[in-house]
Amino acid sequence: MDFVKELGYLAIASRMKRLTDRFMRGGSMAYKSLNIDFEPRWFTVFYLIFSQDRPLSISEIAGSLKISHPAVIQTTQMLVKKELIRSFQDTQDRRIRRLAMTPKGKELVRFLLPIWNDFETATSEIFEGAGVDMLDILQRIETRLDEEEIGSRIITRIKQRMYDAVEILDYSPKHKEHFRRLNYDWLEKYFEVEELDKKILMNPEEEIIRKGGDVIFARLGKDIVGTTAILKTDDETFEIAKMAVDEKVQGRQIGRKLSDEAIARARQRGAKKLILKTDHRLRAAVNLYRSLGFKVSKPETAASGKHMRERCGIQMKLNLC
Amino acid sequence: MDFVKELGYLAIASRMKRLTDRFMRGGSMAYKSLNIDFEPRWFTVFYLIFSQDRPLSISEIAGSLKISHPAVIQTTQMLVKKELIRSFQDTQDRRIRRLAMTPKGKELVRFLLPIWNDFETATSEIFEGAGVDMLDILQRIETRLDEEEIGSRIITRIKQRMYDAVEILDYSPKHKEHFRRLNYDWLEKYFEVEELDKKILMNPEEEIIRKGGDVIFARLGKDIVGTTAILKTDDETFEIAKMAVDEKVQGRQIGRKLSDEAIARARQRGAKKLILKTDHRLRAAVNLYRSLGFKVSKPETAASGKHMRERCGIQMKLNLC
DNA sequence: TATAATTATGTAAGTGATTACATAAAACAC
DNA sequence: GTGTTTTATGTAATCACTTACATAATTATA
Repeated sequence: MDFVKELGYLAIASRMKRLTDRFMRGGSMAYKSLNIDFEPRWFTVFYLIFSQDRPLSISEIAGSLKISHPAVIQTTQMLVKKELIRSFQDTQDRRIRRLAMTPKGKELVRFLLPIWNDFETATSEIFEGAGVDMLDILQRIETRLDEEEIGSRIITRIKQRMYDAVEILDYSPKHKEHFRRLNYDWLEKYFEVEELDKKILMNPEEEIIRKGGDVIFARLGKDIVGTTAILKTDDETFEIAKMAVDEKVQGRQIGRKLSDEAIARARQRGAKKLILKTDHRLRAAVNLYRSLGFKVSKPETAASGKHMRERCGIQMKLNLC
Repeated sequence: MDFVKELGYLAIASRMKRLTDRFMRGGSMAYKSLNIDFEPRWFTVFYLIFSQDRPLSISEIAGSLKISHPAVIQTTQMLVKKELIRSFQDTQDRRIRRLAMTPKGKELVRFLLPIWNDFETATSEIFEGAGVDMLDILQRIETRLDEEEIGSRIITRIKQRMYDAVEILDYSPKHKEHFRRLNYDWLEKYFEVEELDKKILMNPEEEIIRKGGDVIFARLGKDIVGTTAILKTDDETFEIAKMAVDEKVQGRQIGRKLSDEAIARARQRGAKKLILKTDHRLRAAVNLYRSLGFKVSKPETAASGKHMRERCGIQMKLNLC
């Protein structure tokens, strides 16, 4: 029974690791059984130093092999101890330590070259025997990963699934209390609930909807977990405000879905531009708005000055044309 | 510049390792950015425990995942600390510690299942996008390696190359001294040179060749590095004797090539069986002869008794019919 | 039914990498 | 030319394994 195999693509990294270890172990075994004092993991560093005409620095090696510089230091220390390479300070730049072959190292390379050739033949024989052009395959996979890293691909998928799970509800009087509750929760936590807030949050129908705005809710499963409003400023301008998401489910794309819906509804109502007020301390919110295309704009001193409070450090704007 | 890529199949293990690390890191990043307290390396153990109905033991897990049992112990200790699994002693066999999910663990699985599904989809998408059926490829490579491990394949090749590099020379008076020198070297080191040895080693022409035997040499590059003789015992029986290889080049398939040639020449001379005398302390020699088909036989007390000395603890025999 | 062999687990030490931080030298900016 | 930034290397701590060995419980065997 091989559970890792059964898991298929879910455990493909574990399986690839196992295979890689098998190759490394094979190389190590071959050196050992021929009584050669050499390890497969030294190969890339040693061969790189051998194959260049000029002495290389630590960071040149790390860069060429795409490994960390401490890894290079550890390997080269080993090779110096074995007297296969030697190190000396660069004459121009005294930070740099250069690494070059010793006669003993060159001697060993002469002996190992045909053996490395056998390594290569044996390896390519395995892949060719399996009907696999492994070099081409690795290249293609690496190219795909260069386009987008695996972590980012996964996160994209997870976020999409979370986004799809959020359901948008139209305003209805029976949800009115959630509008107040969700906004009170975060206002009380970060700032304070002011008179103007109270007036709007208690009477969304008169204060928002009758004035040409709208209020929407987000539902996750059975629970109302988020809300926002669009306020009509003038015929061409709407403001996104009173956005609130239940703290317990933050990060689940609820704010994004509410924002997308708010923008769509403002557009339907003929908005040419959208504004919103937030605070630079609310990093997640600012990043969300930025990712939707909002740009930070200077607050219009006359028109909105009277509304500016401590929590509205930033005003942002999105042109809808 | 990517030196590892340039090296092709020579550094394919390094390249595969780099790719594997990239996948692992991607998984880790995804968990982290979603603020989930879980590591990719726990996955196989955790999922195995989850997916079986009954509590598993350490060694069952190690066996299913083909990893060492200390690795399982370390991972499960971590999972126990996170309260995702719990462990208890088996009632039947008090050596066994069984591992089962906790409610918290089950809760986490419920949350992670769709995320793992995203992992799987994102991963398979990478391979499918690259036009690669990676599961099939890994299976094929693993099957090839099960037939013969990579280390063994490499060693086979190296030995064949070394074997081919050895050149067999017919006896000639100008090489006579090498026959003496090479045999004296090892006799003096391990045992002592006796009168009978001296007589034969000084006069191979009279003592061996005129009696229907033969002496051959092995040349590596410019140097004579090995020798052996076949002695005619009777019309049907020959003996391989005075085999010697320069200590500096032992392990380079010189003994094997000399033996192969000696067997061929005995066969040419009408031999039906071949015998040889060696010592069980000479492990490498005994293994070589055994691999050529020689079997240990009791020394014939009457015929060869007088030649038996301390260094001839084993007599071996090969039927040529 | 002692005794030996096997099995299950645990522990210690080693390996080969990493990240994070420290230090020194050089390059750059004003 | 003086202060800041960048670059090159070194060191420490950590991590995820491994191998080698130790111990305890069970099973097999004479």
